[in-house]
Amino acid sequence: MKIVTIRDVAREAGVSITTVSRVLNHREEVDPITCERVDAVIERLNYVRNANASNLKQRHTDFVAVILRGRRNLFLTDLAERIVALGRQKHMHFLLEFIDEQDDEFLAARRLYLERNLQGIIFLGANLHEREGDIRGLDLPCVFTSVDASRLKSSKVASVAVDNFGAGRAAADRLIELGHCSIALVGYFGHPEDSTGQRLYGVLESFKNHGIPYDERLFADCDFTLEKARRCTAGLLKKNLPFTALIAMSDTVAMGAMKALYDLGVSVPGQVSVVGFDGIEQGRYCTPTLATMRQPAEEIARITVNLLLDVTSGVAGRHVLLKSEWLEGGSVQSLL
Amino acid sequence: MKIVTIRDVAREAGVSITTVSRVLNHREEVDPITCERVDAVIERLNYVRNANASNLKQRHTDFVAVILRGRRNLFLTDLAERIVALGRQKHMHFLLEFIDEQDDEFLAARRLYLERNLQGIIFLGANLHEREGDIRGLDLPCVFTSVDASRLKSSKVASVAVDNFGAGRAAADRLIELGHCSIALVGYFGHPEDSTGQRLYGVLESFKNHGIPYDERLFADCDFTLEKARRCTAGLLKKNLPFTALIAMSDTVAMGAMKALYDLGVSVPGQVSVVGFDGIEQGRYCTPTLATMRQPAEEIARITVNLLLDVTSGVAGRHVLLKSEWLEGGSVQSLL
DNA sequence: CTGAAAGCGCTTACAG
DNA sequence: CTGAAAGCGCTTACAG
Repeated sequence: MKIVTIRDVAREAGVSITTVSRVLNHREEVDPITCERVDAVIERLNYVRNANASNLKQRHTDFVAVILRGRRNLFLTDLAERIVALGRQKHMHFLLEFIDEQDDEFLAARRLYLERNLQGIIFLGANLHEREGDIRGLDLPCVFTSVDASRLKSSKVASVAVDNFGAGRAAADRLIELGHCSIALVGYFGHPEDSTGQRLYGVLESFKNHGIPYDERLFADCDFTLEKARRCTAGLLKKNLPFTALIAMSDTVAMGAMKALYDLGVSVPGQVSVVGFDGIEQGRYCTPTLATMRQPAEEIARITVNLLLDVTSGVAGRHVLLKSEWLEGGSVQSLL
Repeated sequence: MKIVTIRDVAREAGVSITTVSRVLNHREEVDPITCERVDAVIERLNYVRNANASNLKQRHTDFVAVILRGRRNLFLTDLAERIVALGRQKHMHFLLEFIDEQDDEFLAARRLYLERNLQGIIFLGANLHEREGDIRGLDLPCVFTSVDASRLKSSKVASVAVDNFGAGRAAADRLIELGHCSIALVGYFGHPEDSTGQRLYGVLESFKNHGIPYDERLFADCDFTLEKARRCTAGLLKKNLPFTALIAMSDTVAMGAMKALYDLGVSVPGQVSVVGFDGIEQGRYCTPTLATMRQPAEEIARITVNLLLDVTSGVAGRHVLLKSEWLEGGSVQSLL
């Protein structure tokens, strides 16, 4: 496969490589006629610009890193795919980086920045607790997706997330409204500024508002994987404490929990109602279908790309908070 | 964030940038003492090599593109994550590219190669039918994962896959052994050289061996998504043809099919037994658990990385065929 | 074992 | 509106 360079294009078009470069970058100074001629040659020679070379010059880079926390988080991977698809339409190139739950996203960010000279970074599912310094140190357009980063107050930082606190409260409100007052919780007990932490605190807020005491023994702490959720829930069930509903901090956790309930012969929703968070497609394929607080994935992806474009072009970062919505499912039953 | 370059390292270490470059690339000619000194400076200055610059020189590139067909294929995305994790240990960098079912992977491959000057390409779930020319045209180390590419006979092409034909036959054999003789098929009817096509032809081979006629009306053609599988299966059920078992061409398809069965009040496995392919984790969380032909994902990922390393270093590409294994599940019942 | 120099394919002041 | 030249941060013959 012969490699066509900008030099070949310039020669064929009878212009300098500077002019070709200008055409490639859609600079306005170029004479439309020259521009057309160059474009024709590019087309004819099947020229593709070498991104390594063009990214070498500091200013411009079309690489955007997407750092995704949690390999098996279906909601986040779905979001990542949507972002990549939308961003490509805007001529962004993505570097997808999966990191483990216990890994440090800012270390990964710093490394990627130095290695690739990034245009910006999209963090999916990042934990912000005590990381202000690290984020400021990056000094790069950053969009935090699925967690509210408004506390950060850096003009290069934007974020979009659902109101996780409100979502947690709404989920609990709903169950209580249906007559449940003994509710188990399964998931990671994060910091109040992290997304899952916010969900949990929202749930507790609802408990308080309704005068329902929070029983620590009904809390099962686990990672966001099917396997861990199943095991933790099984452990919880073996304590033989009575409860009529279970709130899982994500749909994946809910699916793991439902499996544990099923295995131990507890019927859903007959004996225990189950609610998740996220609204992943798989939840609609559970038996029974999983009730959940749905996040508007499509909208989140679209806003993420727009925010990155904004911040990159110098607009001060905004922090968008969306609403999640209750999605009915067969996994919940009214006690009234 | 100040950027440290190879020049800074050279100055600090009192050597030339050539020597630093040699240390970075683990060339053997370097005096161990010099090497140590340089390494110490690299460490101290927190130097990270700029990949754009090092990839600019033709010979060497650490970029490997992973082209994944089918955004929502959980088996392939799981495989991709494993490959990325394993490859990173071998100092590979990955460019993950998702393409849609109808997109052309070789067009994407060509573009990526020209843009990034790749070390090689890993194709996940590629279709090979009538693509020999395109593949030869790439002239780049290629590993086809999850499809057997032994027909291609290019020394730069390797592949690893399960014996899909054998897997299809084994799945059907098993159901027939359990007394099923009226079996519906759900999935895409691909070319005999594609992985899913091979599964299907394996199933038909088993039918033939057992003297069971293939009833076209029991075949539902669909994409590999939950939603399509659900709809197709629902359509099939509405034809009111009797069958006691259903073979889905992937676990995802099987899960969609189980949903359709559930929605229409057909009990699994009471009235219909269901079998999938792949062995994704989610299958273990279905109700009932999904019986399937499991592919050894861990092994496939490991071999993929090794094959790429081999082909890159000039070893002629091998074509590895692994066995899949029957994974018991509650979705299957014996009629005997 | 080490270094000076050319060059990878682009972009970007600068000059015209 | 256009081009010659410098330079991005590295690698790689080549010479010693």
